Amino acid sequence: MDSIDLKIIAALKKNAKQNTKEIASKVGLSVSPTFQRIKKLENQKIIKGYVAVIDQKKLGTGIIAFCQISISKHSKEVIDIFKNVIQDIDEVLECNHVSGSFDFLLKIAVTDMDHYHNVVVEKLTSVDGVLNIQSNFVIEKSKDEYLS
Amino acid sequence: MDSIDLKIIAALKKNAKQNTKEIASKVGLSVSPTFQRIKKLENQKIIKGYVAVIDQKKLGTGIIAFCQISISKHSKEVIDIFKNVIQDIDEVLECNHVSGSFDFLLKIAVTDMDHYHNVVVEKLTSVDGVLNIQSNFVIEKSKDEYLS
DNA sequence: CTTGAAAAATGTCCCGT
DNA sequence: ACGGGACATTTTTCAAG
Repeated sequence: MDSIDLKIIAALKKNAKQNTKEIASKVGLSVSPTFQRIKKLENQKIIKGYVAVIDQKKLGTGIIAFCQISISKHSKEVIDIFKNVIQDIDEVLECNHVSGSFDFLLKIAVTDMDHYHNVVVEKLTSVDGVLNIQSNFVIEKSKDEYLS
Repeated sequence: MDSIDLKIIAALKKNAKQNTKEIASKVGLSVSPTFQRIKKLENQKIIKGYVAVIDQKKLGTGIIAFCQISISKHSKEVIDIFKNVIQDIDEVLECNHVSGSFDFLLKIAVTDMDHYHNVVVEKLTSVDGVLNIQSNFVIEKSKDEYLS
């Protein structure tokens, strides 16, 4: 792992559909070693995979909300139940267990406020142990990078 | 845009390195129409691009924090200055202007607490108009999908 | 690491239905 | 729109300097 690997990662983080030749010229190597480095990064799972970036506004799910959720007990059971339920809620894009004044920070994509209401009231508040939900809606996203 | 397109999108959202044949079999079409649909989704910018997913823990930046930031004035100038400064802070992965009890929700990746302290104190609190920063650190991420 | 070659796999496009 | 098939490009492997 050196600066060339970091350049390869930076390039693929922006656009994964570049061919090896393009990446090679960006990092100042020829195709062969570039190819080998990419494969190595993939095998080491430093590059975990490749995904398509979807414009959810064009799919009608343009409203993004962050939900701060507090749970009643910090037992493994309550936490595991919550995490399991979350997996099957399509509207939840991201679920982070966090430290601080609340327990989970969720990122949710919905089409409109009825949809949002449905997700929060029907799907989230009904989960065992969920005490409190506080939401913030995204007005504008001004930076976005994907790391996982 | 029909249910087949949605299936294609779902497949590519999980793994963009599948070849057209694999996607075709998943959606129940042959290669040609599948290929044409993918190209159409790309041209319509419903698929905005393809990116590599990087395991930041293996790069040493394993600590993720969400920062709630309040600013002093909701004028266009203050907001624009803040957004501009953010673009050049590598540690900031995401910047959302949100409604609610604070103004911006940032997602930040750092290597350790010194690094975090440096980003918050040196880079964020010094920005004009920044009043208050409250942070929550991610203990565990249990779901993660990428939409933009 | 570089260059270059070659095979296999895939992407891409045209045409018939 | 779909499907088949031909052709172009890339990926992947490999050898020699």
